[in-house]
Amino acid sequence: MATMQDVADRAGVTKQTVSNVMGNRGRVGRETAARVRAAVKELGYTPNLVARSLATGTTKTLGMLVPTLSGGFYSVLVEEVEDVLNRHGYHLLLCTTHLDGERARRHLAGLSSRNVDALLIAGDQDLPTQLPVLAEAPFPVALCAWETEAPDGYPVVTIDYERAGCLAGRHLRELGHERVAVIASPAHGARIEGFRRALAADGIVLADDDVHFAPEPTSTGGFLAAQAAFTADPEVTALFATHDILALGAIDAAKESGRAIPGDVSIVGHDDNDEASLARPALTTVAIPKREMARLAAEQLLRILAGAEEGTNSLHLLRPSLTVRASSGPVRAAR
Amino acid sequence: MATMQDVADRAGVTKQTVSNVMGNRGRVGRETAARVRAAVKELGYTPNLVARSLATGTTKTLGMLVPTLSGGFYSVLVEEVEDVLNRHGYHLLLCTTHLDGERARRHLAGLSSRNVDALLIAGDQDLPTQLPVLAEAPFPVALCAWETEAPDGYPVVTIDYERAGCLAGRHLRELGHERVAVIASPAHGARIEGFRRALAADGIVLADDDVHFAPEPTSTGGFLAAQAAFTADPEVTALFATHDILALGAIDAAKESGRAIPGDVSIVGHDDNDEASLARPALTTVAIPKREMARLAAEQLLRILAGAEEGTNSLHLLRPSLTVRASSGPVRAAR
DNA sequence: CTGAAAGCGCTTACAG
DNA sequence: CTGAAAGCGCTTACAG
Repeated sequence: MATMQDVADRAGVTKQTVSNVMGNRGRVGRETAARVRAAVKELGYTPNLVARSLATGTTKTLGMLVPTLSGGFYSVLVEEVEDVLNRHGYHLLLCTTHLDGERARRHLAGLSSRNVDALLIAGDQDLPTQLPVLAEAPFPVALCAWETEAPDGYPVVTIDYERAGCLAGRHLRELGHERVAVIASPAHGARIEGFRRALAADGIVLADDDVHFAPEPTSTGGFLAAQAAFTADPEVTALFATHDILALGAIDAAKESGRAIPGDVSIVGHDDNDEASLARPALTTVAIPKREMARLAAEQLLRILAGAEEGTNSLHLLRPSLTVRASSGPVRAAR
Repeated sequence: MATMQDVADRAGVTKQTVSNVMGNRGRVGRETAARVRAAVKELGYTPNLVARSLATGTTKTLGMLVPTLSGGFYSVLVEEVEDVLNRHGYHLLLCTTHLDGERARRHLAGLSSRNVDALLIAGDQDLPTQLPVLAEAPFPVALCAWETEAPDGYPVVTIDYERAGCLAGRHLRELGHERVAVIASPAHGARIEGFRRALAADGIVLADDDVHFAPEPTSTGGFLAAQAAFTADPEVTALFATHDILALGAIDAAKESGRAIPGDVSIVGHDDNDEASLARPALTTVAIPKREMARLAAEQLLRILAGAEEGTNSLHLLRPSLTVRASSGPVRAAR
């Protein structure tokens, strides 16, 4: 590989001048610059970014930590972030944790040793115990898709999850549902709370017993939780699943128990991942602006790197919206 | 951040000795090593990998190029590769192309400037024109999920796609189907060819007109292509979709036209992505060992880097298998 | 406008 | 077993 010195030799200048030409920096004579550019082209010179990084302390690389790429949620966030970075000449160092705290810690150390310029963490399930470590990170860190209370000191771009739950609850109330239950993942406290609040506003009490946790975040998990819900209250007329994939399992459970959807039971999901529109009946779900969230978080980090923003400790809450499809409908007349 | 020199000063040795201790390299006295390790711990020293990279020419980073992360295919490959890398102390620089050749070219240049140790390219739809550029890459390159003829000079780990098509064809033949059609993406020539061959073995001719290309690789695309198939031959009893997501659209089209699945028409997909088992009826599909493919490709690259293997120009073909679910069944009696 | 020097933080022979 | 020197390929002040 040609080096900057090679280019300098060929152009009859010093490598410092080559550096200036490459960076459009320092004033370089037109004629000299042209000679340098010619040499660059002839030699097929391309700067060694590792060397530049060592000299500048900047790598034009952003790290991103996600729990997983399976399912239609985090993979979309990653895709969007990579798009933003690509537009700005940055690259993406992607790390998955599989909810393994030790693995997250290792990744943090690795990213730090590799001098990433910034880190974006998606999802709040990863770092229960890693926050202290994070605080010492020598680069800016932003958080997104954060449902629990956001820790202090970081820019956070996330969804108003409580409002999301609210939208689901309000929707079901407007359809006249009063016997409702929730199929949930444990981490989805805010959604559940919002849902509960929306019902409470109409005097409906969602008891703790009406929340059925799925044993795993899969359609099977949703299936089992829905069965539990049907057992607990055979007259239930609506189910809110805090996760689309759980809703898919709930649809199966409803069908298997002979319930028509939405005739006998309405089902509402959350996220509006691809699965939601592919379900049959197509799933009514709370849509959250995934891509926008990812984009905003990445752009904020980039602005901080550009020195255009301080950005510590901001909280940007994005609003969810309801996507009504075929799985929800008016409550059936009492039998 | 503490530097190696800081550690050396504190331990009363030279930084070269610290380097040796960190790398378990060179013979260092027990007592000296202990002092160094103590200093490392006290200072919270962590080596600067960028500096190390400049000195060694190795970055412990692997680049991966994929068309997209949407859908259940490439995201799984990426996840698996990251797992492998994580086990070996490597990191993943992830690039998506969105089938944009210019973007692929830029990424190639960026990865090369960043001195990734190796590159894994998934999918053959990206680099129609970039292969010459690739040939000059200063690092080993491996290919996976390659359906068209694999270019010479690279290790390739892929699926026997023709056999995959064969399995679908044979399955439908065994169920007695003779009027069949294909719903396809243009890039899936091998699958189609295999399917055709399997039918031909039983004397059934799949004409070019029996292959209906989807206008886009989505369930809507599959829906439209399936409609075209039903129009072209209302008596068709089986559909092979070269892509699960197309099959989902085909299921909708069948239902909408009043056809029962599999009573009136059987539908077989390809890939066995998550969507397949979530479909209703659950989709019979050709399962391909995605994770194994990704793992093998990544491991081969790692072996090449370790000098344990030459590895240029090998072709590793993985065998698909058929996953029978509810969307396929015996041909109905002729009306 | 251009060049000489020092430095980024490591590793790699090579002496002792 | 340990140290002094040179070098990886850039950039950053600083002179001229």
